[in-house]
This record gives sequence, structure tokens and C-alpha cells, in this order.
Amino acid sequence: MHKILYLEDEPFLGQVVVDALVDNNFKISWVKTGEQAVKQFDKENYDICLLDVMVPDKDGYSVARDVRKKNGTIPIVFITAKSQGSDVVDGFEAGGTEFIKKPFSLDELVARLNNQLRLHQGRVGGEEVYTFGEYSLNVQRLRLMQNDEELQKLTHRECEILKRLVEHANDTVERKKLLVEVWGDDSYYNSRNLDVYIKKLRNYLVDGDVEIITLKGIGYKLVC
Amino acid sequence: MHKILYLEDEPFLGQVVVDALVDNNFKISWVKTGEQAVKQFDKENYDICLLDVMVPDKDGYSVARDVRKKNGTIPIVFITAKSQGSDVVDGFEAGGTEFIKKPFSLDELVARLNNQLRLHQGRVGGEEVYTFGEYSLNVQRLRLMQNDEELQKLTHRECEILKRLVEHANDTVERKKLLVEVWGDDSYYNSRNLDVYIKKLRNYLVDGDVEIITLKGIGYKLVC
DNA sequence: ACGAATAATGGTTAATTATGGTTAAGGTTA
DNA sequence: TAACCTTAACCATAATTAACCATTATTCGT
Repeated sequence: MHKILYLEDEPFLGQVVVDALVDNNFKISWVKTGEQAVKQFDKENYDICLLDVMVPDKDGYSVARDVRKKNGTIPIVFITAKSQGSDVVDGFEAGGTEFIKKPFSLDELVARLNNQLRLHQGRVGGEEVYTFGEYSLNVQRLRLMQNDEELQKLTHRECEILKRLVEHANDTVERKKLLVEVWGDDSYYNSRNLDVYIKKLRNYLVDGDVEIITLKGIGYKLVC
Repeated sequence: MHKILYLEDEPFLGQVVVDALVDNNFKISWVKTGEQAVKQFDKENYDICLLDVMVPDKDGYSVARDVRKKNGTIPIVFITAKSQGSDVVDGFEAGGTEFIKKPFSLDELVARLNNQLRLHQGRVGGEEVYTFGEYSLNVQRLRLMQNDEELQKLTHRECEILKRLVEHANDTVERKKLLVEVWGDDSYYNSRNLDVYIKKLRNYLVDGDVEIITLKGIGYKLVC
């Protein structure tokens, strides 16, 4: 769930975009003027800005410059009707990271926003962390935490398996799927091997509010 | 001086773009088919790829997927005539980082390429500088900095290896690939040798927010 | 329908193998 | 000759294989 600041004065287009973003799991603040945009940016923490360049009072580039002063890394995406290259150049100078030319499709918009978020995360410490019960799993660093303290360094196999269980917490993960995803096939030996890893993971989770339950003939379920 | 791999089958457009890029201080390899593009990518090290999506043999997306397998972070810019959003979505899935729709101005093209390079890595004034966490690596000067202070002068080998880890920060670098790229082969002795260098690099990074993680049987991952 | 026999599946522990880590001693090269 | 790189010897850990045990399903006869 990403928080986005959206500047658009045109009511019809604005509503269409807002609806599309809501459908795609964004939390949106829609403002209609440049002044409001700058003010609103101070009030809450956003993950990304989407700015129409052509608004009456203070154009998108100007807003971007103000935002950029306050936050040097947040992705800023411009929506522009003009398609001259020089505008794009101005926009990058204003601190923009992406441009979308009108007319655009909603699919494209969402793809570009997500791409910007992904790029940004990759650059800053957007770490993949899953929380389950009193535990959390940091996939990048292969660490299992309990109550925010490091409980155990995991090996990559342990991490792979636990990640898949946690991704589907309180839901069954098929044994076969697990084997194929982690080892590439579900041969007899890999199957015994999986048993060994499940045993290890259970050991790490002994005194906590989480357990790995066997559904014989089907798979496992991590409950918390 | 950035090295760019440019895929374009259309001779007139190709020549115009090549001229513009030369004027803007790029070093260009212009290839006319997808097959050539993939081959050429293996031959030299590029900073960025510029791929026309519509080429006769193997389209730009397909080339991108091959490139992405070999290098997880290099910016890939598509030139596309189609403007449907779904294509953009496909393109991002293929590993693209930017789209330029025909028709485009040369100014816009250059601005977008430079923006991608800037996002990808902070190369300042021709010097290759990578920033990761609180550290940065100056490849030309063989210097490792922590919080903008010189932490360590690196040897050539140390720098080679660290550079490759940092280029793919937060992503795995295959041990085999590392060996082949640095030593030319993955013999037993080189493999032990790599261990020795990893140990040295880890020592330099002991008190910081960055660590080199082993993925046994696969490779290493520098996380920050 | 019931329970024993059987099969199928997973659990446990230990041994084995593969891989990487550590440290130090030789070489090489500028 | 000092810095660097490579080789070597030995150690540590992870991943796999193996052997054997436990439990849950299924089959079958009555």
C-alpha cells in the first residue's frame, strides 16, 4: 500500500485516475492546486508524487522543485500534455524522475508508477521484511527476528522455505509446490531434504506464538 | 563517456540518433538485429541499452530479457512506436526501466538516457563512483569511502570484486560468474583466492550498515 | 461398520559430501 | 623490498543422503 500525492486540476481526468489508483492499492491524496500540493506534502509522508504539469496557479515543475528541496530521493512523476523534448529536459532539472505524456492509458500509468517505486526501493533500503506473530523475516539479510531482536541467521535454503510459508501465512502451502519452487523437482531425496529443513525451522520457532503445521498428503501451514 | 548499446534496424533514424549521441559524448555500438544485440552485449561492458522494440528478428523485449539475465541492474530504455499501455507493462516485465515513444525529439532522448544513468549510478565528472549505504567506491581512484571519508585504499583485485558486488547491490552475484569475470576461469585455486578477497572486503565493511552475504552454492549478495 | 494389516507419508537423527572460511606461507611484480 | 597476489593447509558450516522410526491413510476381510 503506497501513499501517493496527486496534483490534477481537471476534475474528470482526476477522478478517473484516482479510481484506477484505488483499484491498484494506492492510498491517494488528490489536490487541485500547486499550493495545496506543497502544503499537503508537508503534512504526511508520501512514497511518490504524481504531478500534472499544467495547473493554473503553480505548475508541476515548480511544485517538484519545492518537494525536491524537502526530499532528495522521492520519485516524482509528471503528467504532461506538451510533448516537446525541451519540457522533458526542464522536468528532469526540476527533479522529476519520470514523464507520462497525455494521452496515456491507466495500465501504463500504474505500470510506470510501480516501476518508479520499484527503482526507488532498490536504491534505498526498501528491504523485504515479513512480519508474522512476534517474528519477522528479513529476506535480504537472511535474518529471523523475534520481538525485533535477532534470533537466528538463516541459510539461503532455510530462508527460501520460510519465506514461502510466511508469504502464505495461515494458508496452506503445497508440499509439491514448495519442492518444485525451491529445488526444481520433487524427487524422493529432495522430499526428505525438505523434512530436514522443516525440522530446523521448527526448532527456531519453538518458543513463540507461531508454528508450522503438517497437513499430511497436502503440505504445510504456518499459523500465527 | 558512457557506453551504450543501440538496437535499431531502420537506417535513417539510426543514423540520426547515433549522431546525436556522439554529440552528447556517448560511445555507441549500433546493431541492427536482436541477435547481434545479444551477442554484442556479451563482448563488451555497456552502461545502458537503447532498444527499438520493433525490429524484424528478435524484438526489443526479447533482447531485454536476455540482457537482464546477464545483468540485473543495467538501465534498459525502449523505443516504441506502439503507444498502448499494455506494451509498457510488457516492457517493464521484460526488465525495461524507461520508455520513449515515437516520435521523440533528440533532446528528450538524451535527457532520458542521462536520467537513467544518473538514477542507476552516481557517475560524477567521468569518474565511476558507486554509493551503497554509508559507503562509496571510487573505481578510478581505488578508494573505499565511508561517510565521505577515506576508509581504505583498495588493491586492483579488491576493487574489481567489490565493484561487481556493488553493481548488483541487493541482488545475487553468482560465484562462478565472478570468478570468470575477474580471473577468466573458475578453477579450484581461483575459487580459494576469491574466498580470501571476500574475507578482506568483509573486514573493510565490519562496522557499517552493509554486509556481504554468502548464498552457499550460488554466490554472494551485498546488502545495504 | 469395524478393526487389523498394509501402504504411504512425514519425522528424526546421523553420516557424508560439497562448499566456503581462515590463516599463513610462498611467489611475483613494480 | 614492500605491496600484492596466489597457493596451501586446515577448519567450519551448509546441503544432501541415508537409515530408521512414527504417524496417518487406505485397504480388506469379516
